[in-house]
Amino acid sequence: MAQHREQMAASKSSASSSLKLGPVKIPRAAEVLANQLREEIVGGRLSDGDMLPNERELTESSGLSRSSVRDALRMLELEGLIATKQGRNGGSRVCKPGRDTIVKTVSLFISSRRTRRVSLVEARGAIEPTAAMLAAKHRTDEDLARIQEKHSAMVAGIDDLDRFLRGNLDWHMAIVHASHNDLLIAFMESISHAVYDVTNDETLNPPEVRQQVVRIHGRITDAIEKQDPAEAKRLMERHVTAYAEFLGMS
Amino acid sequence: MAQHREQMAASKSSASSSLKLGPVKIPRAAEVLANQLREEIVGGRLSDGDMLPNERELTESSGLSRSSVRDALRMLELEGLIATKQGRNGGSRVCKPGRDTIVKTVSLFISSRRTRRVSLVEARGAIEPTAAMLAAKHRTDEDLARIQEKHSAMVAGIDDLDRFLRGNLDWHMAIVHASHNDLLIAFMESISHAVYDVTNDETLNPPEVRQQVVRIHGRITDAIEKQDPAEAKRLMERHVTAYAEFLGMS
DNA sequence: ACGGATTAAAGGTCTAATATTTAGTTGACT
DNA sequence: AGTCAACTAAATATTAGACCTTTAATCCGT
Repeated sequence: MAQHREQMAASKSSASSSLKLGPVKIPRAAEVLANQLREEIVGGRLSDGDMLPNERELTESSGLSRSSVRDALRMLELEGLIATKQGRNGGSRVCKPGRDTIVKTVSLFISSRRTRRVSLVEARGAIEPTAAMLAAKHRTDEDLARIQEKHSAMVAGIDDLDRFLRGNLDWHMAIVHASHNDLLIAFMESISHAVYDVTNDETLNPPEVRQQVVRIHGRITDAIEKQDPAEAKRLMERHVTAYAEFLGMS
Repeated sequence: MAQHREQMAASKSSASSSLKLGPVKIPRAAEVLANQLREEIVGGRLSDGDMLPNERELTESSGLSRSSVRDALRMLELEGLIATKQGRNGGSRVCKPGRDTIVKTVSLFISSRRTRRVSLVEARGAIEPTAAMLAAKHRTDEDLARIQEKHSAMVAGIDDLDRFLRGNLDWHMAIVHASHNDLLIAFMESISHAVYDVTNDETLNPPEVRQQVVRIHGRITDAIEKQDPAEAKRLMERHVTAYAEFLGMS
């Protein structure tokens, strides 16, 4: 049964007019099924929390083998669209993809392309000023508390490179989170680790630079506290470009 | 054979000190293999263009079944780390993940979370001014030609909403490409389609707005031609925030 | 030297059995 | 009645092996 994929050699009646057709993409069985299911999900006919039919049912209704059905489910799982649980009452439950899906993808992109330090810093320079502005606009009191807490931690750890850099990272991420923009958060989470790795070096963080960093962080924190978007943005912009230039020289 | 996953009930000698251990993640066979192979790839022991052993060989050397081996390969394929070809001399070839991998992931994220229009516009507002600045800094002559070409197309199509919006999209993407920053390009490609969809509406693009848009696009194009990064950035910033405010009112 | 048939090597698919995990159910012992 | 252990059932996870399809190389006749 199941002789799928009949490509059908399109009889010789070739009206040889200038039809140009690109390379024909031949989908695999599992892909076809995955596409259908994905369509159901993003199309809204299956919503967050709903259960998919179990594998045997899908096998029957699709006419494919269980392996192909499973392949399809694995694809959706890797895309973060379903979560599959083993055992009685297990199965595949629809869920919304989280930021971690993006983070994984972008991290792979960065590490396997050996993205240059300058590119990372440029990307950060794009995201952070806007994030700071939005944070000043939309922060809650908890957001502010978190930012201040991370700032204090960094000040306290100024003599310990590890603690300093960790605090630095946390402070920046706290601000981005306070922007309440999921896309910016996801993008920043994606690159922050790489930025951290790439600046994790004593020579890139001499004491006088750390002093400088702490001082401007303090001013940015204040701007966010006072809910002054323009000032937060301006300062953050200066901060990241200053550090970028410092890196550019070394 | 192969009785993996013995969790081993940790004898009763529970030193009940306050050790807290999170939920134990039990990996699947395919995941373990995928992790190993991924490590080989990003670790550099397998580089771009190399062939992986074929499925039967991997089955032997890993001690897993062919299905599990194939599952692992599928994961890597979905991550964009390998490309698999059928047929004699086929197999799995290592490749660097492209921007399309990021685009797919982020697009799913956006559409399945029904990301709000304002968030999209905010994210764009973060990326584009920096991209314009970098474009002014690093553009080649071909980059410039492309930007000008897209601008002309947009001017020519100003009375046709479809052509106008398409030209708009193309012009913006041309600039981002001219930044020569793969991360920014990937991020922008990821959201541009969604931004396009969300602004594809006659009422959001009345004639007087189009005129305004064309005029400022022209000035930005000129700034990039003259390689004036600060000006390009300033204008682009004004452009996107102006449009954001216009959207905010409607 | 060309072009069609053959063949070999790879991935793609199907089937069916077995293993493992998990949640509910039952039942004996408090 | 309550509780914990053993059992059972329902689902996914894994294995095994056969067969199908695609693709490139090779052979061979013209």
